[in-house]
Amino acid sequence: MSQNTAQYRIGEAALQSGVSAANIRYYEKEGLLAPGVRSDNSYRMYTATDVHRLRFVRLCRAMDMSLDEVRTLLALDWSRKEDCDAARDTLDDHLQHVRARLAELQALEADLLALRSRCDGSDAHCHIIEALHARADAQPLAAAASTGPGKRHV
Amino acid sequence: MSQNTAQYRIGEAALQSGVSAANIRYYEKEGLLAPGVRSDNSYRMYTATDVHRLRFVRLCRAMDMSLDEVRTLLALDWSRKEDCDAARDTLDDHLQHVRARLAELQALEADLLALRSRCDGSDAHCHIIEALHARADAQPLAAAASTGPGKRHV
DNA sequence: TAAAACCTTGAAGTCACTTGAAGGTCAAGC
DNA sequence: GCTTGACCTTCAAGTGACTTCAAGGTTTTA
Repeated sequence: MSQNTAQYRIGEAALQSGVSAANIRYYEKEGLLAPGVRSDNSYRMYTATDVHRLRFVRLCRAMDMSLDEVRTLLALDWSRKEDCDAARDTLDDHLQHVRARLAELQALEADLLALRSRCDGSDAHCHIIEALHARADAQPLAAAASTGPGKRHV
Repeated sequence: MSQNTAQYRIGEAALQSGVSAANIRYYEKEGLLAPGVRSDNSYRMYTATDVHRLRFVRLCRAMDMSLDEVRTLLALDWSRKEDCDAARDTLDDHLQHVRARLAELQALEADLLALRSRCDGSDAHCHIIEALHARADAQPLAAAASTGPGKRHV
């Protein structure tokens, strides 16, 4: 940041940060970005620091953190010991989360492959739908209920 | 299915299928399940076939298919060649989808691990937040914009 | 007989956005 | 000077796949 005057209009800030203009307004509404200064014509104006903050949010979102997690991270002061601990905890939680999802998707890929291999064209009649229906019946409910569809954020 | 009389109330169908009662009503509204018969007291009554259909939907959802994909699959007749082809295409699409997401999450896990390793307690002052901010600046925009957060269904 | 456990409906809430409508502002070209 | 088009503004509503709530009716159980 060579200077910290508000120099970008929202479109430019969007380009610089990779966050769409509408999304920037949304983040402002959600309190992830301070309302900030306006020019005479009431256009939002952004500093390099604002753009950095947007990039930070974008990075966290690319890591599939919720806006709440990002809010937590943004509120931290990295020179304070407690805040470092909090950051570490947030990251650990999130890593746990990503790994669980990774395991699910790996199992899923294997399932899809197995299903797909039943239709390699060697047979005149493929059995994918049949297999899918058979599997629906074979599906264990207790285990499935815990890992099944629901409020899953990743 | 020993008999096909509507014998389950919604709560029992929920237990048998692993789909919550509210969610069953939602699927009915969305046309994934026919409105079906009602008992005298206007309770919804379900057959074993209905429960099977619910389990099928649940399986597909556990595989992260959209309700639209599930609708497509449900409409297929697995004795018809064209429908088998359609099922195969749907599965292929979906596999592609899952693999892309898997690659993203693997990269993400590595990122998080690298970040996390900067705070193993050996240092009095951890650098996680610092590193996160540095990364926000280093982040390439062009590539990131395509894989970044957005309407992503898996 | 009364409480608890089920069922009904419709509407609203969730998350992280995106899209749309209706309009204000500004630089370039004719 | 006037129009065109690219920006910007606001507020509202739409998205997907649900969940939760409110306000009731029914059925089972103690």
